[in-house]
Amino acid sequence: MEDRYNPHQIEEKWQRYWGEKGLFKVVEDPAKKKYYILEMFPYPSGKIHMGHVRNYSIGDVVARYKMMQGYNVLHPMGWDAFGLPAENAAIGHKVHPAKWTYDNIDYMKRQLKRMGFSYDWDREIASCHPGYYKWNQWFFLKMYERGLAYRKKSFVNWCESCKTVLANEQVEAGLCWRCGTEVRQKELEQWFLKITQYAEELLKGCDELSGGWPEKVLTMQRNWIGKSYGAEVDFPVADSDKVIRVFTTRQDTLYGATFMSLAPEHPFSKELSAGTGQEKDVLDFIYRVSREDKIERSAEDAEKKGVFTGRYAVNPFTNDKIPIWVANFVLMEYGTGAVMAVPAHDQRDLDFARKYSIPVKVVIHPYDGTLDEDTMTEAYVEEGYLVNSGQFNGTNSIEALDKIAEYLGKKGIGKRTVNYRIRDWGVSRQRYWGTPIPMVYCDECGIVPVPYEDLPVILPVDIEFRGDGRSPLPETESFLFTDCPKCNSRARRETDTLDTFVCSSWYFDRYTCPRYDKGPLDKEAVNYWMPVDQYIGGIEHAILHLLYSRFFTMVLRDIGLLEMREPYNSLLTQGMVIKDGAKMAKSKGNVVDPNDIIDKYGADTTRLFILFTSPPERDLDWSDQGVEGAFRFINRVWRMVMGNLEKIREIPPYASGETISGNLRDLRRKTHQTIKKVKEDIEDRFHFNTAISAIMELVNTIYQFDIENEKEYLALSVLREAIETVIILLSPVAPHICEELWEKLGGRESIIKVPLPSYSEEIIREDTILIVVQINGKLRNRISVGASSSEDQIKKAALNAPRVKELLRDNEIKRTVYIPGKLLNIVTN
RNA sequence: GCCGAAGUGGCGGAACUGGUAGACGCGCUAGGUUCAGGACCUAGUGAGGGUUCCCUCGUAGGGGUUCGAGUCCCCUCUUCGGCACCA
Repeated sequence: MEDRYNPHQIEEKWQRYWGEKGLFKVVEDPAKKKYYILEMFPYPSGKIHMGHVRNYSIGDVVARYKMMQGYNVLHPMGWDAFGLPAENAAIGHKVHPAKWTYDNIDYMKRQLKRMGFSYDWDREIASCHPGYYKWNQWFFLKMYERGLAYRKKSFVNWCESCKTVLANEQVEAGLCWRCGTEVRQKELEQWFLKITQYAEELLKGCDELSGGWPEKVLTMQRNWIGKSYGAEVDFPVADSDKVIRVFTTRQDTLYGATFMSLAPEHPFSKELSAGTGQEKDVLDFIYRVSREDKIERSAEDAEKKGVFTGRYAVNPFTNDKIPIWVANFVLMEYGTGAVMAVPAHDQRDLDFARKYSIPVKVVIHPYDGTLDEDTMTEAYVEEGYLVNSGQFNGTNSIEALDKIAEYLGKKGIGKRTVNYRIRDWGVSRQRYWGTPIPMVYCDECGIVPVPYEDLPVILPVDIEFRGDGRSPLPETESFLFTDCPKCNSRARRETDTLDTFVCSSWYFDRYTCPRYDKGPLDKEAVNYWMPVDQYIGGIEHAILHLLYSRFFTMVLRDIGLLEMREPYNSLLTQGMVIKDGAKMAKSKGNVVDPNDIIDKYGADTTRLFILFTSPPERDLDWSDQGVEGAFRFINRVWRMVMGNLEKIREIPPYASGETISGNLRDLRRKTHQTIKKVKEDIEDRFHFNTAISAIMELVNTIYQFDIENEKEYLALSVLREAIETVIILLSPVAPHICEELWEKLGGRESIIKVPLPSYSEEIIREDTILIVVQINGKLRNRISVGASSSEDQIKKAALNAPRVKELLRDNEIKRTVYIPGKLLNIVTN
């Protein structure tokens, strides 16, 4: 018999067993309660890192725990397989992105299997497979039909040298990350998905998710959606029939608008200045601003700059002529791209007014103190009452918001409105390794969608790669040219590909029916499994992925494919893996390779360490000594079983009936306390660290259990119950060693099939309880009393204790506070 | 600047609704075992005083509520995260 713990032999054995038995394969079973546990699928970058190991270890414990509770558990895994690094590999190492990606998938899959994760690999998906991305295209067409996918011009980061669009993250200090060329803003035609149409529902949904999702994430999403209440107001342009519409949240300050600011991109900026003598200055200004990238332009200390257009608008309330300026800080994308400027009550406007000597007019008066419009340097933004505001003088500024909004409507010069910060989702990418956008451009018919029956538009694989990072698609004639689906004349395909966030917006749905080919989703399967009961992943996706996938879910529901409104019932965002005070990163040289840890200690130790060291939502500080400690504990469990194996192999666990007392009863109590603690820690809080420490305590207690004097059957059965409990409770965390020990104890089938033990409050109850005695809130004594003692009995016992007597002596007892079963506080002053 | 989270031994972290602060683990110390080392087993381990036992202090700092505060309230400091000209 193998006496020493040999993790590699054991782990290989059980991984093979699980695979051969197909233990983690699931099918829909309406008779069973379903549980869908999902971890964010990885990008196949080459190797699994510790962040993955942590994410998937957490998920695996939950999955196995739920399986042992008898749920029908869906626990899938797949690959977020499109993306830029694959293209860089093609350029750098002359490997085709497809080969690079699939090789990485093979390798990483082997790594995940070595960790012993309980995935149903039959449901594996890779988003770069035509069988998957075909449905990205299908959804795109559906959205196009519904007006949810549309094309418009927009400004993007453009690198002239690489001739490509860059994502914001790829612009470093205003320079292209790859070649160092200065990035500039370029206006390009791009495809957008109309997420703004769902802004209100996405926002409302945040309230429903509250409780299941971390508040932090919901707050970030709410801020991102950025709903604000205000009004639209029309300002006529003087000596013209043009009207400038502004959005404001401060219609109460309308009388104080002394100028107007337009975004440089606003069409009126050029138009109004034409022929005014200011034209050249305005054009120069617009050009200069356009050369700055977004990051630079929105930097914290960016100077507020502007130029006068030479024209005036009319304040509809005062009929004053106010100058129209173009200002660099006004954003075309927000509101209407035009702002009424109230310098007395907005800091930006005040800075701007002072710089260009524009008048300041106070219209909100503080309830205490005064403002001097000639000298003030800080805008007054608090509540006050209205002055210089005609019929509204004296009105409280908060009340005025409503009254003025109403008045605007009545006068027909504006209306109450809400505005959202969120913009439509730009999904065009000038890249090769992505989902081709299924659109065709025909000189005769214009933009024509590819018919559904022609999907998928296959991404050509036999292709020549350029060295400069540009997508090869526009130069691949076999792909580029096609026949117009409408008129059959020669047409060009769209050569942009879809943002990879499209893939991750519905992959969880596809896991429920990964090979279904009659449509994107098998309604029966998807509505059996969805929504995801527990989603686990990094906080870095708090906004983009988690918002996009909520949006997709709503659209798919409206198409009729889904029944639920939200994809993830409950979300756990796990912390980062830290070493030496910094996130593990190649550049910091503090990376720990999971392979090395598994080689040295095995998967069970790796999992145990990661789960024991911190609660999941916190950052995890890597410690080599901590791993040693985890390994030591695993060995301790091994020896605990092996050392007692001879004695207890043929003994069944204690089944109540015979009365037990003394250390037998103590051990049994500890066993049941542990079951309760582990159950609560895992089910209520996902605090695996405290659950594991409770199991450690039980192991310590078993080691102290003096078996030499307890040779009789009863003692051994109690010991057997305790040892079985350790193995069963530990098995979701360290499944391999627990399977092995379970088998040695005589288990006939996988421990995953063994139901979790239940506890009895009766057994947990202590015979005697420890009461803390305080005098005036200070701990002075501890007394041990029978568990059924009354308050009076306890009080008497406490007052009779010599120590308490001595301390109290002549002091008068004013009152006592008794917390049942815990504490007695004697108050004397 | 705004919003949010956090701050507990030498270290990672416990303490769930206010009720024994420091569970569990790491590290360290001592004893046992061993030819020795390692491993293992047992015990101790917040600080200071007193050395069966007990006292004082102690959860970033200061105030408050309470019989009682790591936990609740107010102020300050530090760290981390998010947003950052959003009209």
